[in-house]
Amino acid sequence: MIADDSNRGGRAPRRSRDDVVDAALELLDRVGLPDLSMRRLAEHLGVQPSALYWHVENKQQLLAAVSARILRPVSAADEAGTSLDVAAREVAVRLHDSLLAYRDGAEVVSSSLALGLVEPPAHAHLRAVALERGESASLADTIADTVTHFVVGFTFHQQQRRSADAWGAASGGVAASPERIAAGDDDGFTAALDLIIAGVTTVLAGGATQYPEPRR
Amino acid sequence: MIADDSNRGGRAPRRSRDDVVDAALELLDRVGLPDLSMRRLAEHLGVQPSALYWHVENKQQLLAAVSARILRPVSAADEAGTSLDVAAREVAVRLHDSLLAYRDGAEVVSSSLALGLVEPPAHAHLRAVALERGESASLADTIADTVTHFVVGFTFHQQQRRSADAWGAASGGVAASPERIAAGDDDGFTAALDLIIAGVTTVLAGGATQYPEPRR
DNA sequence: ACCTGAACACCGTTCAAGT
DNA sequence: ACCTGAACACCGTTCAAGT
Repeated sequence: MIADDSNRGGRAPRRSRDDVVDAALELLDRVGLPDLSMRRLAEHLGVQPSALYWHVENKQQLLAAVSARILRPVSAADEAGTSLDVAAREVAVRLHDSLLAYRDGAEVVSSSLALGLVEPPAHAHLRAVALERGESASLADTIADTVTHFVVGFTFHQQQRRSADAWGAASGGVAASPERIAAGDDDGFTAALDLIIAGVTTVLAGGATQYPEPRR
Repeated sequence: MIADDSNRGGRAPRRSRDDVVDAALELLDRVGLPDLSMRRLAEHLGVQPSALYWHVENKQQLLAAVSARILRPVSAADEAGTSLDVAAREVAVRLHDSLLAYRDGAEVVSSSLALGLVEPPAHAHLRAVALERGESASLADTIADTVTHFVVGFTFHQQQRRSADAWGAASGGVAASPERIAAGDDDGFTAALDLIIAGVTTVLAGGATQYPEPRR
């Protein structure tokens, strides 16, 4: 039974789970996380709110799926053959770019990550590089966690400040420091990242407090 | 709830803004952020929801005040006379402890920070140490930002995983990695922090990407 | 100065019932 | 298999009015 018949005779189009996630990502980028409600999403899809719950368990799982979409480019490329510190920097930069690619991307990913509903990006990738290089997997995990938390936290802050600036510097805030706000718009991200990568390099060279194995 | 006796003649007790923030912090610790609503808080205070808006501009500002309370111990102690890297580690540890001291503390602080409604802790402190040591203020800022974002991000994740574990490992999650979950319960925090501090130390020694200056 | 009462414009989610 | 309709149990916030 169920012989194909996707939309015979011009009936209302049926949606897949993927369509719902696509629509959610698009709506997120347009209206921002605070205004991304299940009801608005339903309206956007031309459907009753309750219909969404056929495709998706609940809002958090939907946001997790959206997060996975946002993070897709991070786990993509890897040439292998690089050292762990170089790989870590590349992952960090890709993660940063991916989070910035959608409105409130960092916040969405941050909470899915915290809830354990998406795999930390880079984790598997860096582990592979570590193996190749004869470094321990737990060192790779430490590096991956450090980079992930730093980048997500930093980008979250960055993104929020941008939308605050866009909306106009309004009531009661501590006031976004009036240095440059639209120059290269890096906000010190690369400086901070350099710091972390310097740590990775140092540790890899055997200069840390507690990583006894210099090489093997 | 509120002990104080400014209540002569048995009239209904009046609340100050501080009372409201106190109650919010207490309720946060008891029920968690998702269940901390203005209506529940009002009930907790024996007051109509609308009454809260006399004391507080809105929910976000209330949470900012709660965040400032949580962060108070971080900016407290400073002995001076330490190097920047040692100071950075101490700040990181105090921040970590303070965030863990209240349920969902990291999440609350994270969003207040991102919205620019609280000053980043440590910022001023580390700047002072930098001046004392003849380091640049912008280096101190970079260090402060790096440490802050890392610690807040990491602790957020840590705290969320704890309450997930407490509630029982339920439906659909990626599954909290089944290593140890109740050992020292450090989750790699100190290992990651070591990495960052190694970066700070390296940069202070002039050993960043360019290696010209061995010391100063 | 501090609070009530009532309302406005929303939420996420469930569930029987339809096709 | 996919969706509607209606309901449940909530939200944050505003504002006139009371004391």
